[in-house]
Amino acid sequence: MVRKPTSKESARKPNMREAILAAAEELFATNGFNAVSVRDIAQAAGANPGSVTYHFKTKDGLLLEIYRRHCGPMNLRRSELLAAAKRVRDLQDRLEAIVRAYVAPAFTSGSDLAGGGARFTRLRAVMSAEGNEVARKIIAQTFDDTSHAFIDAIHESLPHIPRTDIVWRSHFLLGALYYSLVTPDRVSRLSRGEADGSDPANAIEQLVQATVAAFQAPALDQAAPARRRPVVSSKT
Amino acid sequence: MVRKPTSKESARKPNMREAILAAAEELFATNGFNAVSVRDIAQAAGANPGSVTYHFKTKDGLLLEIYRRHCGPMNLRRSELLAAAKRVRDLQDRLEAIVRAYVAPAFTSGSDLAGGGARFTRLRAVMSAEGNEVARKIIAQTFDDTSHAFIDAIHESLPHIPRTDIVWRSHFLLGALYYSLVTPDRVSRLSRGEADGSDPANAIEQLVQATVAAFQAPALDQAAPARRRPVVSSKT
DNA sequence: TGATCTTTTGTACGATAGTACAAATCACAT
DNA sequence: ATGTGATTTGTACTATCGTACAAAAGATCA
Repeated sequence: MVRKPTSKESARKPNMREAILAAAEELFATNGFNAVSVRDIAQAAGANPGSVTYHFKTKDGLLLEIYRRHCGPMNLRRSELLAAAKRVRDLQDRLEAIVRAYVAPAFTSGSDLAGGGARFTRLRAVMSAEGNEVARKIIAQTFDDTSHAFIDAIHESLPHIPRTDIVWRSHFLLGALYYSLVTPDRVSRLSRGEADGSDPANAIEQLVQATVAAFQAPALDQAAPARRRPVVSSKT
Repeated sequence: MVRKPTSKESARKPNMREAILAAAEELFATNGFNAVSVRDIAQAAGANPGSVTYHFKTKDGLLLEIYRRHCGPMNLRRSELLAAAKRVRDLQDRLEAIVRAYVAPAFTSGSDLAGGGARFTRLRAVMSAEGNEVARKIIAQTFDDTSHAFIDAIHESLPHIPRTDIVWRSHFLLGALYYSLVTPDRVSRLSRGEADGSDPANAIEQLVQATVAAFQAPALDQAAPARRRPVVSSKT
């Protein structure tokens, strides 16, 4: 006989609610929100369509619960890693540590709730591209604090760079991170098989290396372009 | 009186086919493929749903035509800009010119067919995030050649960096570029209004500056992945 | 066991999706 | 002006969507 769960938590299958959440997360992350039907999710989870309604009321509610489930642990983990990174003495090393603290959790595999995980990160990438309203709201509420914390930390290790530039560059970092998770095969294809875009460790190292250099780039001189412009112009 | 079109090309409205294409491009780029219905497109174009079927047969066919219409002129323009950039003598300046040639056309406004335009670039970003099959096929066919040309050119101006690293970094560039077009408001928000994420010129300069530095970062040492401390020799 | 609550199932409903197609309308050559 | 081919309209068909809801099934405890 199997172990009995507590009186308040029992179901016919081990945990149908979890199965539905996992299936939905996977399907949303790979196909987007609108391309996936409630029936698709139910089938992938081995459940009945009505069961989804029972647990999450609406399709939006299901997406909302996916976010709720991840955001807390993920931001906590990121804060811990950021705090540790900020304790690094050398400014140079500290910057790399901060960037790594930002990047690494996004690539953790499987159902790692604390790290956020590649699947959930990819989900966020897709939702942001689709302009999903549910996602947009919860993102602005939940992630901006953490983003500001990272931006501030990076700014402290690069005091001579204007905050505006730091914001832009961390924006680029997130875009690069998202894109790496969305189309990893493109890297493999363009490198003619020499690089594996699906290897997280590889992606992390490449991303950290490139991003640290980007942050360290000279400040953009808003007033006057210091270096002479290249001959190429985009307009006629 | 207005100019008469040739006998084979006439319609009640100036050019309904074009209006439908433009409306579809706009709607797809902002909401994704699946969230937009043929009726939405028809309404936005001031046309009848049946008219969409008449001109493009299916919804997929409409998307395909949007791509077909842009790809040719866009790749041509990019090739020209790349050729011009490659003529820059100084390696440092050449790298920046190449990156600019890659970035600038993606931000051109309005219905600029040759440049590709921000709208079409954003469309590609969203389609890639959604994993759209029609887009995936045509992208691999049409864009990889140009991508390789740019990668090769960058590689030539940075001979000491392995090609693999160049591929990764140009992948990050595209991700950053896409993301900047998808959620420009995030930059404004995070910079507390100090930066305008929607200003193309601003985005281009920031992206070029950051990306050039990223390309110039030291090569990733494959043998010893965990380097103790980062080296800052990327810039002079 | 039987009462009670939770969960799952099965099904149905209205809305909307993509698409097909005949009729209406237009531009233009004759 | 009229016939002809291209285009637009209006509408209808079928499939599938999200969701609701009653009944069935399981779990829990007196």
